Amino acid sequence: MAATASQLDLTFHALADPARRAMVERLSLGPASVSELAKPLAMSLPAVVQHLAVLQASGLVASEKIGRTRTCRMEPTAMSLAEHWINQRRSDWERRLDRLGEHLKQFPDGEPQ
Amino acid sequence: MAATASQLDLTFHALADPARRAMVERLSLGPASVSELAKPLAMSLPAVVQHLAVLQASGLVASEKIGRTRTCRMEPTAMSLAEHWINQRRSDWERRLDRLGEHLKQFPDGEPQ
DNA sequence: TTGATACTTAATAAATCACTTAAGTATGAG
DNA sequence: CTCATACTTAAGTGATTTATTAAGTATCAA
Repeated sequence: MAATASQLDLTFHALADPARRAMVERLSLGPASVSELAKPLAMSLPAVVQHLAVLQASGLVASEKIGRTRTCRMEPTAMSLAEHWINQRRSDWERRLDRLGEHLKQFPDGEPQ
Repeated sequence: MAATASQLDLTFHALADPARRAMVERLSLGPASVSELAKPLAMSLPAVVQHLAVLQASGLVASEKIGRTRTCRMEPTAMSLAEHWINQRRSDWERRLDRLGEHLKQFPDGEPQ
């Protein structure tokens, strides 16, 4: 439906799959080849490559091929964007609770009206 | 494929859609009815209800029906879980950069070997 | 040159997703 | 009782996703 999915769409979608999260967890510890990423996963190599494509499309991961080995690494900016969106929601949520608390302090015997 | 999707699967999947994020943004400011959530969205009410079901399945949102109105509210725990997962990745990432920095300080004229 | 390694591409197939329309039910107001 | 409101349920459709197998290419090692 969407002509172009937003960065947040792509990032949250990428993180919604356990295999892709496992890949991100591994890459957060340092770069790895495609086969290294594939080894702990119970799926074919082409499936892993497709997951990698999703991660790269989201900007979470970048890769570079040297010789016959493709080395993948985290690209932390995309994750920061998702983190920031969540933080904003938490900020809204907490600001509301603060206002609610202030309001209730004015009426210690229950809600007015 | 998965018999049961994990909490993180459900949460990140829920956040991967712009309509659902819009609903979460609205609910982070305070509770709202289904129609209030639907009003800014360019889709039918049943579509909104389906999105709401995804949000509830993930635990991000809860709702309660009083009279003919269903009131929805944020349930911040699920989002904290996602936030925590991201923070752990960032922590791994930064720990690795620190180690890398310490290592390089020992060899100011470039990588050994 | 021969063979193994490390991907890469393509062509499916099954399942899920994000909608839709066309109904329905329950509640509240007059 | 009647009507509008506020959902709710069901059924169906087209697009996307996630996997598969069967091929291919490029590099490196001997």
